[in-house]
Amino acid sequence: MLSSAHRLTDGASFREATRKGRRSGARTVVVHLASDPSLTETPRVGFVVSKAVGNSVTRNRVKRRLRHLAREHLSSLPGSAVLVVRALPAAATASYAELGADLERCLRRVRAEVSG
RNA sequence: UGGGCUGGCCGGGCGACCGCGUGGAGGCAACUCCCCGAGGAAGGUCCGGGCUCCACAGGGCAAGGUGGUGGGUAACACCCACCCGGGGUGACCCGCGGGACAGUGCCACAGAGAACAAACCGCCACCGGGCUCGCCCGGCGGUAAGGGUGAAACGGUGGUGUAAGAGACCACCAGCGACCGAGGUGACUCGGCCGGAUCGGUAAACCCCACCUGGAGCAAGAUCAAGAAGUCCCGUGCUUGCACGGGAUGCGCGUACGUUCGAGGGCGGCCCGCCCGAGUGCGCGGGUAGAUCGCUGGAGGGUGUCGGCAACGGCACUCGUAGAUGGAUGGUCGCCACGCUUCGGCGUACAGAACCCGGCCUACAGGCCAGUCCGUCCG
Repeated sequence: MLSSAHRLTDGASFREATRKGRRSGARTVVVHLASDPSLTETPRVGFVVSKAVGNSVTRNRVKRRLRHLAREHLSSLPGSAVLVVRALPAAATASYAELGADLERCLRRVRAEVSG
């Protein structure tokens, strides 16, 4: 689980990241990674889980699993990073391990693009 | 022991590790430790309240809601008891339970006929014809007893009566209405007596009657902080469209109406009336919602006792139980329970608080308990 300092909470940052960030998709998630030079202390992560994923119980479970998984990747992100993880409908039925694999694959790709 | 009916309850358990949020303690701080942390429906947002702000000058007309009676409650469209009607052998269940002589509308299909009833078959009299002398055919009438249709055909049984029949008349029954008596707080029930032959259903069609109803909602609302571009007005200065100072407004553009000949707003919607009044309505495009409080102790839960058929209420003792705001309440693993299984495993219903309560409605794998009815077996 992520602590509050690592959470993305304002709408403007969400828009910035999804419009300008590097994007990579998998079966269950789409990842947007942007960089905000004004805030460099710690990477921040936000999640978008729409109603297409399922009812509120399902959406909550997906969001919690993603938040938990994202925690393990914080150390590999720069302090200025703004990460938005969007869940796709397939995420509702995916297992924790599948979600983790998809997230890791996507993150590896966008990190490579940003640094390279 | 089988099948039902009613009411209530649970809705995975235990443990380990890693996390998240509120609160508390310690610490200069990083941080550490402790407590607590989703539901019976948290859901739909359909009713009723609390709370907050606004309004409170009335009258009329609309609009919406409720609809047997009595009680419960803060209140209700909820709950309890009872009454009436209907269903069931029974426990029990069901009814959107005011009015169809105030008026208007509608009544499909079938059927001859569906609302000031109706002659298709049948029955009967009369007239004419035929004739195997018992009827047959045609015409004109009478007839609602019988058949058939329908959800529904203008009471039922028996008699008098008649050509055949008919509430045409009579008795009883059913139903309707008036009165009287008894019981009940009441809806209503029971009994008596009289009356007139006794004109359907639908009000979840309009409608009529009685009663009830201010508006908006926690993004309510309060406090604090920050910020102020642009536009307009006034004054001063000069380089005549800029600077400075003061005031007003608080996104821009277009359009319409208006300032004592009153736009617009408030008094629930409209009209009258009253009050406030200088800007306001509409369209297009765009922007914003930081912190703290509100925020959880409340019509609160449990036990006992008393009153009450009950819903519920009184008293006493006792318990302490989420408070987020891109939104915590989780993730992984082990053992057990249950259900599938191709014996590898897989799954564990419906579903996630958002100001708080009381209800209603809807969803729900599986399981438990109590009462009660009918049947069967034994005694």
